[in-house]
Amino acid sequence: MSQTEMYSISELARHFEITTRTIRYYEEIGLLTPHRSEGGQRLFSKKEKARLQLVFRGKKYGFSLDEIRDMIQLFDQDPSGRQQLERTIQYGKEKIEEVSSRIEDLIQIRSEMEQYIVDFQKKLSELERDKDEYA
Amino acid sequence: MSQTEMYSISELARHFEITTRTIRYYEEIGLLTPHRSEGGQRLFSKKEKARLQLVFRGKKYGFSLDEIRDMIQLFDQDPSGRQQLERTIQYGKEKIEEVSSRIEDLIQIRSEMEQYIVDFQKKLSELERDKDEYA
DNA sequence: CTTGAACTTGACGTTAACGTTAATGGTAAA
DNA sequence: TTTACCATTAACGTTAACGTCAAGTTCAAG
Repeated sequence: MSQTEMYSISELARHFEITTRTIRYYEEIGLLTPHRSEGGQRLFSKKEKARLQLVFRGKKYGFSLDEIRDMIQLFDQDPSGRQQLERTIQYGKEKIEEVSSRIEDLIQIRSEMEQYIVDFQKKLSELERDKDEYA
Repeated sequence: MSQTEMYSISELARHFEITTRTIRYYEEIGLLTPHRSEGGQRLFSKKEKARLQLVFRGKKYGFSLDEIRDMIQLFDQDPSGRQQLERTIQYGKEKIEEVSSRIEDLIQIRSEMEQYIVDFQKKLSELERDKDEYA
């Protein structure tokens, strides 16, 4: 039991719809640390798969791979010392603040875009009204 | 009156804490279209300044300069024809959906991070408790 | 045991988003 | 008008995040 199923590099690539090159690159810069088979081929555990998932989410929302690595190391190393725990909590709270700030900005952007749409729709309905008056 | 105050390239750069190179680059790729002085030097109006602001907000949240240019052109050209208005509204709604989706994802990320923090804090307080038991 | 697909490590290529430098021209103050 | 600074274009340099290719290795199927 608990044979912790492993994925090959191409299985993982197919699953996330990326190339194997990307995965190797992520290993190069320290985002992943897969195990190896006897022959030296990469074997990815579920944990590595989850990491990769994290990377993609981070990427999609403006974080650089460097920042992502920091955050992954933060939440991945399972700190046990008291000092380490406190530092992690502190750093984590800061990161949460960053994310919150991004959320607020995006909400701001959205509401501005919505205002544009409202204005355009008003213009459009005025056009329709004018057309009717000629009829 | 209404002397529509103008900014030089370095004034603008200082204001946004970027280099003049960046501003010239943004003009190169069509994000800005400043006026020129007699001698050929760039003069930026308030409108251009506002555009730049938009660019930075877009950048900060994962949009490429290409996407940003599309969005700026969209909301900047003040469409007047009925067809054009309808297209703009349609495209705008799509963009709003994209932004909304990003917001939701970020909220998801945040709540996961918060969960980590909660767990770490629990661990920390257990450590404190154990320490007390020894006292 | 062979074959072919999948894998490995280099190493060089590419694109976006600027940085940097050079050679030159414009401008405001003394 | 000269000084000092700010501006211009053109061109080459840089970094992140991969793409692509070559030359060889491992693995699973028959």
